[in-house]
Amino acid sequence: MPRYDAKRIEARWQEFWDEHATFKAAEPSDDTDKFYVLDMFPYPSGSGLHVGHPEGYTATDIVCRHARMNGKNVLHPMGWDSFGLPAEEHAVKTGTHPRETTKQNIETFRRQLKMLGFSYDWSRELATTDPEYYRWTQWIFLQLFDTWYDSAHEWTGPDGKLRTGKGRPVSELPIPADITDAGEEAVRRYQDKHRLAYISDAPVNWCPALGTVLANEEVIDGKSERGSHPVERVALKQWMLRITAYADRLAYELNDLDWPESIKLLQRNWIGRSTGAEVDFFIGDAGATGSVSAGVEDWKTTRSKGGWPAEPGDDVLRVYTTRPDTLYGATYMVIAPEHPFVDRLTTEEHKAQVVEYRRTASLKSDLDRTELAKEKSGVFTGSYAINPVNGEQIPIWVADYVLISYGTGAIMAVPAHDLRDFEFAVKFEIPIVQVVEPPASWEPTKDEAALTTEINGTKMTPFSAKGTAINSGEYSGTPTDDFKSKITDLLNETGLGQAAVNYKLRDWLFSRQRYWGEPFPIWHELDDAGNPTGLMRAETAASLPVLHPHMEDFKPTGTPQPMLSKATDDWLYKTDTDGTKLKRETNSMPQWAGSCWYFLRFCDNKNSEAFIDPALEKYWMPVDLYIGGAEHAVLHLLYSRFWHKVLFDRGHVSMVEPFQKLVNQGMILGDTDYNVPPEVFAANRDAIEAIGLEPLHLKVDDKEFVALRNPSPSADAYCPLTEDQVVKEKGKTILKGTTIELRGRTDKMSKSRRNVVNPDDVVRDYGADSLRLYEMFMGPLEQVKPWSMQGVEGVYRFLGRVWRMIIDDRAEDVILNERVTDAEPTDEQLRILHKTIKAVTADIDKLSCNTAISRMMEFTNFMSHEDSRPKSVLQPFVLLLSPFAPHIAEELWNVLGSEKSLAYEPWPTHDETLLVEDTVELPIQFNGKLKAKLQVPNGLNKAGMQAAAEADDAVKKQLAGKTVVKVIAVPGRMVNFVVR
RNA sequence: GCCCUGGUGGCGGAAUUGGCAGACGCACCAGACUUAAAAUCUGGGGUUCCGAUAGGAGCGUGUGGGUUCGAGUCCCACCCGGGGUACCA
Repeated sequence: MPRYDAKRIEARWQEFWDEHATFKAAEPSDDTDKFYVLDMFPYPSGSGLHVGHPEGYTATDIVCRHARMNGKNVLHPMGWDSFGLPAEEHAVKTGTHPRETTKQNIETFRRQLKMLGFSYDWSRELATTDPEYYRWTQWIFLQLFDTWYDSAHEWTGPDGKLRTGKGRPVSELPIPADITDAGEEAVRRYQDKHRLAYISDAPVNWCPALGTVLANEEVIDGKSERGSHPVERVALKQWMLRITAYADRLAYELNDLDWPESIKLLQRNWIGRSTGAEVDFFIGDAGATGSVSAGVEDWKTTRSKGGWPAEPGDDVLRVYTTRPDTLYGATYMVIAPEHPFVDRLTTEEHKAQVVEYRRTASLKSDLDRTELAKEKSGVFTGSYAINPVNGEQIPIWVADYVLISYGTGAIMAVPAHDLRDFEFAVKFEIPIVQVVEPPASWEPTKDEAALTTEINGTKMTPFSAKGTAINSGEYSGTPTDDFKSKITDLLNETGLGQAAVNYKLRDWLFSRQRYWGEPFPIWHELDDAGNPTGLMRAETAASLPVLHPHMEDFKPTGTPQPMLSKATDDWLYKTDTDGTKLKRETNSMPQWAGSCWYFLRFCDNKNSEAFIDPALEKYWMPVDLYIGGAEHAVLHLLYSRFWHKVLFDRGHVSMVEPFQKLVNQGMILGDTDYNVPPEVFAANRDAIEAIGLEPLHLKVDDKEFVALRNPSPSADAYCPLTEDQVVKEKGKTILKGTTIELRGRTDKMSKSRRNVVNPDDVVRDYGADSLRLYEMFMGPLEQVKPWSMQGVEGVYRFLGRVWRMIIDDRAEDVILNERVTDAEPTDEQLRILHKTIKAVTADIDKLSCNTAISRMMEFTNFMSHEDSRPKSVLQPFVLLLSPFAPHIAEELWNVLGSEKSLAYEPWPTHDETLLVEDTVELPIQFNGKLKAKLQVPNGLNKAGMQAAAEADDAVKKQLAGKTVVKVIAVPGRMVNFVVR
């Protein structure tokens, strides 16, 4: 019964590939080009793969299979990003160790991926939770711990251009003399302050529900990214990674990468570099006396001699501004509620108000702060500062629209030229002084216009763009850009300010309080009383990995106390060889850690001497093609680039950037066809139950609906309706017995929406080749697109046609169709074949798999009608098909007479001369409108085309009685008569 | 708000980058095979108007304008969907 039997064929070839290790990457050698193609490795969740995973995986697999046939030495690995919260949450519920859950989930994922026939080199499989893997994650952390950023260090980058700033060993950190004099302990503390991995007690995002602290990036609208739980800001000692030191290089080194411009832009915006100036405003002993003018002149004189100090000191308030040209318009200052100067600037009279304001501000979570953002709030401290350019006294306020975490946590406010300052000044009746004249053509933006206010009888509108200076003393009349550089120079000369750069990017909060993450390889020194001294010791490389302690219970502590602090004393404490008592660091690393370097380990996953062999690193890196979801466009890609640069600076890897080419696949949407509003459900309840659907009342994003599902073995999965559950009339699909029309409405696939499509179901019904083909045929890889079961049916039918084109499906055995011959191919057959080879090859290079598949459909539609189907035409076609649908292709290749797998057969090439047709259709336009088509010999020149057109009867008829003004003939395209 | 995307038949999408709009597939309709169904095969179709038919004329790529012999593609303005981000001085 040799109908196209996907199940049999796929089992056979998957076994064959396994047995022959067909896809094992070869050892490095000089005579093959390497090609490293990487998928973003998955988190092995409990619910298994969904159809979104194989989208990118199929695309990379096609590229890899194609590359092998072109003689490349391909590295195509797969692994597991297996640390993470769900396994630990499962442990809390069931008591099953996360290690067990993780192991089972990995097995499911591996089975599902193998079932899809991806050509991974499984001998390189890795899991971030494997001690032999996280041993090296801990080792890399120690490299970060042992590195400081020398921002003055100059070196030549791989592009031959001079770079400034490089990570260097802490042992090479210059120690100031007064520190050295203060003794060894002071030196160690000084070093600790400069490490790329350091401990800070800045406010952090503590999420009680998840029992952990989160990175800024994991908090969305004041709620946790995972599960949308509320997040509070609390001060805690946490590990931070100094990614901000690399901000400039992270932005600059994007330039030469073959990434989508939109992703580069996303990263650049995230880094958010801005240039401007820092300026010191004199405050003297304001707050204590309420007066500031005393001592300004002395201070200015001292400054002009001594220059700009790195630390601002107590007598000044330092601000950051991108518009130093508006200094003359600064009419007040604002410091953040958390600013260290709040207390000393607050006068007795204002104390109560300020204390109260600060208290409310600290209680506000990030969410409140965003929600209340519409209304400006703040209080006056009672103190004043001196504007350095005009000597005026301006009041200092406290307001939460200034953030402690950006710039210096203090601003000079220029209400006339900043929208936020304008709004604040209007509310608190602070003077507004215009210092920039807008260009004549200026029209207020929507935001500017919205703020327009009448003050003392004059309408005032803020203006925040560039213009010409006014009311700015001798600088009046200077254009903005010009003024900016002049005033920066002046500030620099007088020691009152300096050009400065700021980033939105913050240092990376790198510790979590969970059990199921990498333990830190760090010990804290204890004094005789058992209290931490604040000094640390790193674990030696030889003693890694630091394994997890055994734990009986995984219940969160309910406090910011880390889970690992519940470990037994023999894990927590030890006495070092010098007699110092030590306590282990009990935080663990975030899930990002393992994914920051996994692509390196794939090159050399069994090495127990080093995290990677330098020779292998040099051979395989960089990743030539990296495909994954756009949700990692910022975080994962920024973090791993950062780690890579540190490893580069420390001489452990040979390239500054790990991922040469990046492509983001678009999300696959699920059907929400069967989700109806509650009232619609109520009206049709009986009919819905009569056809056997199970109503599920759901709530997603605060919207209630009823999901109508067929009973399904897996609770999250989507089950298509059957023929007899729907009625089709006039192109509309209506649920039987109801008025519910099922239209093509789609939404993100999610557990909570119960519209997840499970690949197991698809493979069971249609086979892996059909799933792969449909994933690619749906549309462009990078685009968002909806899943359709009928679409799978379509490509399945295509494979059936391919099968019958070559195989006799009425015979008992799998034998060739009688029309498959050894005859010489006809010119037309050759032309179609070579056209297909050309198009499919070009499409794979462009990752345009959907069009490649339609080309092969066209070939099949043509060849199925040929009475004689020469093997010499079918064989190359099967090779073309093989990257897309490898199982059926191997089977057909085999039946067409080859013993070996086709995995390393040379990729077919096309012969341009065979593509030429004898006659072509020539479109004839009149004034650009198509009026006729005629058959003409191929290769006519302009004159020939015109002559052929003019000789045609239909054209003659059109031309009759008209004057030809001009004739445009484009060889191979068309002829256009411009007539009157 | 700002930034990034996208908008083409009933649906998913093609269109060599300024040159025949709708490839390929789905769904739909009709026919063949069949006792029948499934499967398979064959054919059909953007739309409006004229015509009995053959055929012909007009309009069509979110909207309005522009450039051009010629625009889905380029330019200007706007509308709508999706994603990201949000007091970053």
